[in-house]
Amino acid sequence: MVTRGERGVSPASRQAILEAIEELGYRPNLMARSLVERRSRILGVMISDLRNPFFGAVVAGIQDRARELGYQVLFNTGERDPALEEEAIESLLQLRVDGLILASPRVDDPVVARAAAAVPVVVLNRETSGDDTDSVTNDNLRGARLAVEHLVQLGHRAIAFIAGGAGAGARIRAEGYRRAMAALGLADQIRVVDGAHTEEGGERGVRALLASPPLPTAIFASNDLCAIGAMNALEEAGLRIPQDISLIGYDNTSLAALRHVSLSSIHQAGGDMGRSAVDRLAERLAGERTASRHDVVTPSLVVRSTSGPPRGDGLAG
Amino acid sequence: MVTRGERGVSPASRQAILEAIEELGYRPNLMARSLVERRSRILGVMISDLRNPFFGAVVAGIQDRARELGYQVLFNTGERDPALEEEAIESLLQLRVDGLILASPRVDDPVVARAAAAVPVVVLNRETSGDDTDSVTNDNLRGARLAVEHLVQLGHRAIAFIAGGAGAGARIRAEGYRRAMAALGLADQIRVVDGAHTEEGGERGVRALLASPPLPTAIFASNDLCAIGAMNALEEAGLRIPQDISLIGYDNTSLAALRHVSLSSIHQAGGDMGRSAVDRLAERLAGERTASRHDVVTPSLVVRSTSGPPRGDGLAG
DNA sequence: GGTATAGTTTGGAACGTTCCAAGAGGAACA
DNA sequence: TGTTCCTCTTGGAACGTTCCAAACTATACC
Repeated sequence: MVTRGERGVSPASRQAILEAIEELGYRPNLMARSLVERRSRILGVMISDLRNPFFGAVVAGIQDRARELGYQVLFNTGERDPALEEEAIESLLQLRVDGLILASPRVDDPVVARAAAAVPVVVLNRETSGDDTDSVTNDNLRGARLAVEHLVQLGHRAIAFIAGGAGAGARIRAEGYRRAMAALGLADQIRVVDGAHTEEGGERGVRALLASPPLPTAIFASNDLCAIGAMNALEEAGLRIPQDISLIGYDNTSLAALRHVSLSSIHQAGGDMGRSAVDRLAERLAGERTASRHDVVTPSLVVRSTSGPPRGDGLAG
Repeated sequence: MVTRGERGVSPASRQAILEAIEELGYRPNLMARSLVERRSRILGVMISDLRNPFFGAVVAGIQDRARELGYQVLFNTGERDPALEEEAIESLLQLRVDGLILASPRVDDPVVARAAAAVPVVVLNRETSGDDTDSVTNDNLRGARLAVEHLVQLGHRAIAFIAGGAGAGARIRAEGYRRAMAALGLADQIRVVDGAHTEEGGERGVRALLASPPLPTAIFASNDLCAIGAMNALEEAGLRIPQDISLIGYDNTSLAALRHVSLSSIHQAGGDMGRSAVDRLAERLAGERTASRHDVVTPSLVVRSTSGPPRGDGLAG
């Protein structure tokens, strides 16, 4: 009625109502409205890890685009725990969000499928098997190849990879690393150590590398946070970057761009991915599309100060 | 009824209902429930700036505590624009959140008061004039004094301050800087330049300092982001930190802790502040308290690598 | 003045819950 | 067998909206 600026109300009563609204401090109840309209204009977002600045960019993109389209955004986090993630998704669904964005979810496929049965779902940064959901991912294979090729061009051959555990895209990045190494004739140099998409994971990875020489001349870490952890551990061990060892991350977060970190990294546009996810949801909500769509954004290489030519090799032993 | 595990239902029909729920994929509608219960169990959070990692910690604390207490959290951001912030707050209110947390809001006091008329409001990181809201702040005066005292103890006298503009606590930090300088007999050394709580703001501040010599021997930046911007600009100008100039920030964000940034900073516990804010809201929602409460957390000094003794002074000119 | 016609107002029903009162069964007891 | 008491089930009202149909009120035209 009046609050929505509709026609079919006389100017006089519109005026009267507006005054009453003002006087009584009336505020429309969106829950009641959603109940009868059977849509909430709320988009739910489940973020697996809020501490990773990559998701900061994603969230900003989502917010931004959602605002433009007139949607509210409801965030929930899973703190990298599948059980909590599932809970978070269920809460969002019970709140009757119109659509769901899952940013790097770690829940099992059936959980995603169950959510998708209720509302449109866009999965960010994870390959999805089912075709009932849309996805926006980064070409992790290609990104990993870019990283390896960059290091090889600098002259490296002994390039190790610190894996990202259950992190988003981690498995594929590892696969990309392996393939790129093999394609460049370095299959015998492949070396993958355990890590995680956290600083701690990077530190752990480097400790593993230091524990069993020879030390590689370059390290490719599964994401920036992990790379920064690796940086810490390398420096602690008295190694200079990039003189003694080169390092490259993935995500090109704001962290990597800090002048004092200046980490070479693979750029993936988190903000754009967030915006795209909202667009995919909006299309489905408008009924413009029913077939699933899988967007793949192309990563690019950003060279900064942590990658350089390999050392002469006094350290190899 | 059954979904809430209540008594007063026979085991047989409970079983039958449970089966039907499973079969039909029934999911309770929280909007309908909220409508009749006249409470949503949702806490609204308005974050002024998502890009500042300090708020990452705050949000994590809020989420964490809210989950423990059985609340959902609905986030919205204002992107540091008062008009957008007001809009974000209004949306949250229309959604009938049970309580509202405003993290470093930039809206005018009347806007806060109007929100507080509808639901309990906790303001984070900003001094509030009205006594209809609770607040959780950091003792910015004391924090600023800690920073200044630390630099003075190192031997500095020419200590400049890069202001935080309209940022949270910025005005008070500037005041704290002034008072501490005066108290230490350095009133004639007080020097405040314009900046902002962003990297760009820090760069701007340093450019202003470089433009009108003599260069101070130390800089206190209004927050970490600002300090990092200052770091970038100083290094660009060929100055070494801390040999040529010392630098200290505020917030002790995860950024400052990065080994490669290693910024001395004033610690304020964002996570704890977030948790406290949720507790204040919960108290009011439980009707345990009606008088307003203003918590002040005590900041502490964290010394890292960006602060050291002043240069001999070949640069003073 | 009557009648069509548009514009406006009014009154339900519906959305999916919760909560309460009233009704329906049984078991225990005299 | 009837009474009482208890447990469980059933039925409605309410929450604050939207949407639709029906009733009302001017206005214009013949």
